[in-house]
Amino acid sequence: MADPAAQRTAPPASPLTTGPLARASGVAVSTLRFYERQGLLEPDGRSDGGYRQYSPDSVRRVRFIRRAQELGFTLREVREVLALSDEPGRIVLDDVAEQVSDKLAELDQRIADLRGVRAALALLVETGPVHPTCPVIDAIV
Amino acid sequence: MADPAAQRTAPPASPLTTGPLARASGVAVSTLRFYERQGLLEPDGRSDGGYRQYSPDSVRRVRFIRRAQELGFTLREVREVLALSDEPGRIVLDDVAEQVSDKLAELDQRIADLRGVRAALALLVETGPVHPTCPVIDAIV
DNA sequence: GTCGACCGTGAACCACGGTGCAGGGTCAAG
DNA sequence: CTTGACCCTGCACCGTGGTTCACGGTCGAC
Ligand SMILES: [Zn+2]
Ligand SMILES: [Zn+2]
Ligand SMILES: [Zn+2]
Ligand SMILES: [Zn+2]
Repeated sequence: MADPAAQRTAPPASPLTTGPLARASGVAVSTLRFYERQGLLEPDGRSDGGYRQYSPDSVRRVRFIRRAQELGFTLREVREVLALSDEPGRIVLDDVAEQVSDKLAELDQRIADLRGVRAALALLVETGPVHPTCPVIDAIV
Repeated sequence: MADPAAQRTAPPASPLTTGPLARASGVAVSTLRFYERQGLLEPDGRSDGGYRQYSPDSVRRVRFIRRAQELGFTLREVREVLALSDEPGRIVLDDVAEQVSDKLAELDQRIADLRGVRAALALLVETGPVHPTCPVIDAIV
């Protein structure tokens, strides 16, 4: 508004280079390049000098990758899901839904297992030294 | 009872060699030797020819290792827990209890996270093609 | 005693998820 | 124009959890 000539178009939301993206998303620069090699993250472009340029959205994308990993997805799975969600126009949401349904069943199983162990271990801690033969194995197997 | 001279002592419950143990516990022979290198599983002895001899209990032990792995424990953790449960006499059950308590907190966190994702993904599947920008990322991040 | 199935060793190799490094170019402030 | 921070590439390396291989010894049945 003060200088119409200076800022004609909307601010391009300054593209990030590797360092800033790494700091903003909490991973190492080497990890960003690794993710790129793995087909998980592609820069929007390159500067004249060859510097990678990422959109601010990439921060979300990287955080998504990390979060999904924490939750037990492999990078291969993350890549597949991201590839689907990257599809332009004709969204293969049925595919996503199917994948997601599969994952739901897995998650249910995993949660049930963990709850079982949790219960067994909690009981072990409560009741104290019950050790006829092998307390831990009995609790988990 | 038919021939008291032939079977004097109680049947020694035939020690297993690698092949039978592997088949009984559902892992590869190479995995058994790998577990031995990692200090998770030691044969009770060796035959004159150098064959490993395992007690039938080893089947339980190997299955325990696999189960614990499935549940997200690393082999290092499994080794520590097994080492504690292997302690003869003076059982350091306090240590076990402490380890187990730590693991309980982790499990709770993990279960909560997974339940969160489960809920988000289930909603996504129910409501169908809601794709303003990126359905999957929103569901998980 | 000979045969095939089984077992031993050490060492190399694999996938996964990264990290580190050398050697060199880029960019912005001064 | 120089300086220093930053970035590029390729390649080697790491820990974890195993698998595969070459070469050789053992075991039980015949
Ligand atoms: Zn690329
Ligand atoms: Zn027991
Ligand atoms: Zn050993
Ligand atoms: Zn979105």
